[in-house]
Amino acid sequence: MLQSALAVTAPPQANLNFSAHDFPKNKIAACAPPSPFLPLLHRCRSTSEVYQVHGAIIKSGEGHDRFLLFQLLRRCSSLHSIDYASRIFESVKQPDVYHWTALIAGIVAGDFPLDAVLLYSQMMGESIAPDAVLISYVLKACGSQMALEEGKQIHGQVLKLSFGFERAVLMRLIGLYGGCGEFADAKKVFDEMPDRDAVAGTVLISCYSDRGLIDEALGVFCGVPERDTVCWTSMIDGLVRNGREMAAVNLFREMQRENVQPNEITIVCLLSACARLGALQLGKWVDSYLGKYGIRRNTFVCSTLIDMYCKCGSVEEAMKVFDGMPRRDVISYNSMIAGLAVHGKSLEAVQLYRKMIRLGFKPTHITFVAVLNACSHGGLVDLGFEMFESMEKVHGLLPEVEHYGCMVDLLGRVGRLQDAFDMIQEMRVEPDHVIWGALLGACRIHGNLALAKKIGQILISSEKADSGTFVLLANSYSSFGKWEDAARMRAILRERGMQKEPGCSSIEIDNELHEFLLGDIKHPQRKEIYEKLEEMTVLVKKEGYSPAKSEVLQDVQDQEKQWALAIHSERLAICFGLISTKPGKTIRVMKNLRVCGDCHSMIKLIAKVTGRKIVVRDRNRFHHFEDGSCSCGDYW
DNA sequence: ATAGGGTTAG
Repeated sequence: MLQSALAVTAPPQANLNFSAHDFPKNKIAACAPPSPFLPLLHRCRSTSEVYQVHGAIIKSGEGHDRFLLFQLLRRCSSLHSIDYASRIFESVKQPDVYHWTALIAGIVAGDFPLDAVLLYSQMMGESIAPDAVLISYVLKACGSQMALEEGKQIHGQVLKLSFGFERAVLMRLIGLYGGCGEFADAKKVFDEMPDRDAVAGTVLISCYSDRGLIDEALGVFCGVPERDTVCWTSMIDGLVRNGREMAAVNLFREMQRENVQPNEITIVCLLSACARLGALQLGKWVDSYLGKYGIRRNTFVCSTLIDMYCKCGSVEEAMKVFDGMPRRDVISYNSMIAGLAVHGKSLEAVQLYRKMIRLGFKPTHITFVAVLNACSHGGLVDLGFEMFESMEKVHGLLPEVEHYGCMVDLLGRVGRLQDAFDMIQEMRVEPDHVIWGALLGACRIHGNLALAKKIGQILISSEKADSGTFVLLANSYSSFGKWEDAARMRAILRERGMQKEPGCSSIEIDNELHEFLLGDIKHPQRKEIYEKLEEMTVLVKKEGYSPAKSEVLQDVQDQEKQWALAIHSERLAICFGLISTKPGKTIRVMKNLRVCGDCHSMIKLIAKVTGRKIVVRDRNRFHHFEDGSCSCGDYW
């Protein structure tokens, strides 16, 4: 029984001006002219149009023409109208392998791809020989559903039927094995192919990248002799998705040197690398490069540009791109709303959301993550609840853990800790580290150690306690000055061979990204950087800054190390920015963790005494420092 | 006679 077999319903009528009378019935026997229905069928853009052409075909008396039925099947399948395709298939007397293939192609692209395997064996049962094209479709279904066992069986038949040299089949086998993580088999198929095919290589590269095996992906990439745009793009994408953004940018430069034209997708991947790096200059260069290389500014590219500009700290540039778009989709709105939210422009984010709804766009889950995020950064509790409740009631979207997370964050920040705690207890999804982390952060802001400890107990006694749990608790305990508890958590982490992510900040100077670790002394200009830091420390102390040692010292023994560790990476990056750019120029720094309170108050004063704007992206949001204050209003 | 490849932002 096919899962997809549903009752066939008549499609809605479209107004197409033709009837059976428009087409001559009498054929010239000697050489049959091509059917006039073919171009019509080709032009069909919806099932209802196919339905009308089908009707016309029947009226013209050609309703049993096997070739026309095949073409009808193909059209239905490509329009994802599986029910209608099934019905046409039923009307074919003794369908041949082409009819089966056309039907199965539709099934593979539908909601229940593995039905293709059932149909395939049904066909075999009727003693119809499969060909390589059909088998490649069935293998595609197995690959997309990770149906390794079924795939292996079909692989066996491939060998028996001598299709082991068919390119389409081999391609699908690589996708199947690679997608299932069976890389020995995937590589074997790839290596046995007659040439080092760029497409097969691309399949394998993306399978390796999906599983974080980036070096293996690079190995395959290097072994492909004639790499096309897609192959380069998949490698660049793999690097970006595996945290190797700089390598991705360098690979793009190499691609240019080899004169391989990038396409829109290449650019999307490259912009995504810029966004993650926070490399604004690089991102601007990519933007300016588009027109010259014939890259169309489609909604995909523009949405990525918006995302890139927002994540690189320039919400103004993002807005320019957004305003300049001839057409927008929900994703363009999502990117822009999320960008406004993360820059603390809560009301603007909500206004844009309302505009989007007014214009008739259907919001997605991502839209609500962005909007609720805006509410929580802005402390807009009532509005947040209104939005949260409208998700399900008005838009039919069930809240997910991220949405509850935003609500917990919102409630926690304004001090409604018990309400936030109750929300976690009552929600219908499993709490994750992010959501407990949000509440622990709120406990710190509002000085509620008791609740923090209670959460710690819940987390440790839960079966899913992992490295993330202990990192979270270590941070939480140190924020309360509970050094012994924090040390205990870090000891557990060490025992298990896990480490906290080290703090790291970066700044882009003259198109080059400079990275600084906590207390870093590796930079060639370290002397000037530390002198600048010394100078700043003196200046900000005059403005009333006093270092809050408790945030940084912790349990480090060695005196010198203690001194080095006291210097958070963002301070080094900012000081490097101060000595490397002209006075008055905005300084933009990216940090992988959240900025601490001590650095936050120091940076406010650095902005004041130097007269600079300083933009810091931390793990959660942006801080725009200017003249002694921060856009977050010290609420983050 | 007939069909068939890979990569995509939040």
